[in-house]
Amino acid sequence: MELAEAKKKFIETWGKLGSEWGINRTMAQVHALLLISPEALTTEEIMETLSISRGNANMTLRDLIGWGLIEKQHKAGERKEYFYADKDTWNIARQVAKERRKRELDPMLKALDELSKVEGDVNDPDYKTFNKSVTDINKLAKNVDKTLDTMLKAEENWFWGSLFKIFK
Amino acid sequence: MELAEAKKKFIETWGKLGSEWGINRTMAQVHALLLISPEALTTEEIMETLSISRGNANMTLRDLIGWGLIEKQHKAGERKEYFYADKDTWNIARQVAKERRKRELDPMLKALDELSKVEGDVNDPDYKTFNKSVTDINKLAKNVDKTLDTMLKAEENWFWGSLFKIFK
DNA sequence: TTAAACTTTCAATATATTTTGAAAGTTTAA
DNA sequence: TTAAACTTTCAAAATATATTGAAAGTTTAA
Repeated sequence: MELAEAKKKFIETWGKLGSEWGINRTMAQVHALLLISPEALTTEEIMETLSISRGNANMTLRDLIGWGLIEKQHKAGERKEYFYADKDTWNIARQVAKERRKRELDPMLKALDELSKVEGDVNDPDYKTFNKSVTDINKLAKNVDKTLDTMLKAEENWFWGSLFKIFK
Repeated sequence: MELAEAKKKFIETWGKLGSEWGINRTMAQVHALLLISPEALTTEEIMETLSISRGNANMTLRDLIGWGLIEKQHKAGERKEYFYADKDTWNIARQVAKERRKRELDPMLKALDELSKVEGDVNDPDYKTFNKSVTDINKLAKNVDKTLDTMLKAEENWFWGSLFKIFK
């Protein structure tokens, strides 16, 4: 496979993965493009390479900055803004986990906590089933939250090292 | 909060979570409804409770069966099909992880393996950056795959016990 | 100042996904 | 058989999400 072809395929693959995980395709593709670019790119270059509009490029770049996945770079004597991606996969994974926790897990934990407080007749099968499911899911969600918390604070080697020890 | 209100809220919350994770809202809501139902329900009851059409209910139920999250039940002397959900959160988590691995991670690993084989000039910064990113992501994906594999084979207590030991 | 270079906004448009519902298909009891 | 009870299908409609592009906004150098 040619490098040019491989690049296209990578951008496409990363885009598909993103859309399967709730990150929009274009956002994932811009991220992929920056991941394989040795140099920071301008909005213009990104628009051109991916055939997307200026508005789309601008919004997507802002989103990616919001996710902590890319950063702006200013070149001396230039007006234009350049963008580059953090290339460290561990950081990428952490950043994504961190954002999704904040955006999704936290609100869910809040809702579940409230729902597990609902009182009812312990002889009512409806109530019993409701309560058990909510409580169990709440426990699971809390475990996930705790694990993520520790993971986010951890160093890469320490994390993977420990993980391999258990999952040998 | 009233039980009836709490049930509604739970179905809504689970639905929202699902849609954030690439599972469609209705599918997550039907799953939620069955999770809090002590008895298996008919298509009719599900349609009514969630105000969805027959076609939608039928397709969603088939999808949920495909994901291994619910099962059909036949009651003696009845023509109708009843549906019930596995209530064990550990099984649910495992089932979802298993399906997503099969549907998403496996194809991605295949694509990444191919892309990491692409050869090029080691003095070309383009090639070097491409190669490093692809290789790194491939490693990460393989680690995730390995971890999931072990997790899927593991027993609940063993898994959470070990996880807590590291992430104390 | 001002005007060129650049960035941001957002209503309109396009695309993708989900849902409907009526018709077709299947199963079963009599 | 047959007809009632039930399930499945799928084209059309509705809804949700993403994208465009031109206009408005901002910054900077002269």
